[in-house]
Amino acid sequence: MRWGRERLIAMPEGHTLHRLATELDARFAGDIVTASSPQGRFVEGAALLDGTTFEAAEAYGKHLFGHFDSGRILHVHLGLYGTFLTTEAPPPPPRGAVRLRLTSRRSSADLRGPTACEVVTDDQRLALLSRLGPDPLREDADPTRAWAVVHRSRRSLASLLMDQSVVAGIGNVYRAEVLYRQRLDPAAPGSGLARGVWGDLWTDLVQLMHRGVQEGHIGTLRPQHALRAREGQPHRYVYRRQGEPCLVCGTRVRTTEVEGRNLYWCPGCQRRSGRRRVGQVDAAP
DNA sequence: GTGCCATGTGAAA
DNA sequence: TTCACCTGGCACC
Repeated sequence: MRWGRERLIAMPEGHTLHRLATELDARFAGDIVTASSPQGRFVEGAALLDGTTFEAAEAYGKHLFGHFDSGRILHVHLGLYGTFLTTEAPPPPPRGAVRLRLTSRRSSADLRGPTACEVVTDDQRLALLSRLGPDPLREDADPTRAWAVVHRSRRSLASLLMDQSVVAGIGNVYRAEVLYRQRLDPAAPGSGLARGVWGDLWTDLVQLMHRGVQEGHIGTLRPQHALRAREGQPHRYVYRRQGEPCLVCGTRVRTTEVEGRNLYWCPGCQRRSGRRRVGQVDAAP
């Protein structure tokens, strides 16, 4: 990946955080940084990091960790509004509510609007990670850990996929899009899912989210459908397309509120309960 | 220019 | 269950 001179990283689902970790590594790893909190809400934390060497960034789900040679760890969660704006050094005077500014001899990064920005110990980091399910973007992810929860649960697939303790890093966009791509009924219970269907869903998530990291945005259309997307529209099947015709079957895309969030789905295409794979024939009784 | 909605989470009530 | 976080994009005037 190549980084431009100035880069805004927002839209925080898991792919965003992994992309951010890669960029922070490229810009800061091995360098002494100055840390400050122009906004004033992270003055003490910034003082703990100031003047130490940034060793490596790590993403897990929607969480970002910055490891420093002092052993201190910066934990950031962007939440809904959080952004990182990175530039080459020296940075311009801070604009807006900059919670944290990191500057090295090469680069600078401004963090705004995060849900979490704190300095933690490794024990605290591990405690946090222990509450997360496997992250499809990590090599060490174990999808059977998620399956163990899903196949015993009566909760809907839509609800399970948004639960960070089941799968880490999925947000409302990936949830809607992967359920669509697998033609799964969002209301179907986890307990009805066949192991092979879960495997297919997981494989699709891994591929989609890697694509998101590479491209820097969430695009989910298969090549054969990409030409049907309206010009200038994001390349997605259902997310934020309510009322518009499905690109595949023409049925109007619907929204349903699930736990306070809008779920986007196509009633025409998404009819599978997931009891068996697409095309798989019922076994003889 | 104004106002609304949104990718998420956790604290307060 | 509701609100705070406090930003960016976009529709609308």
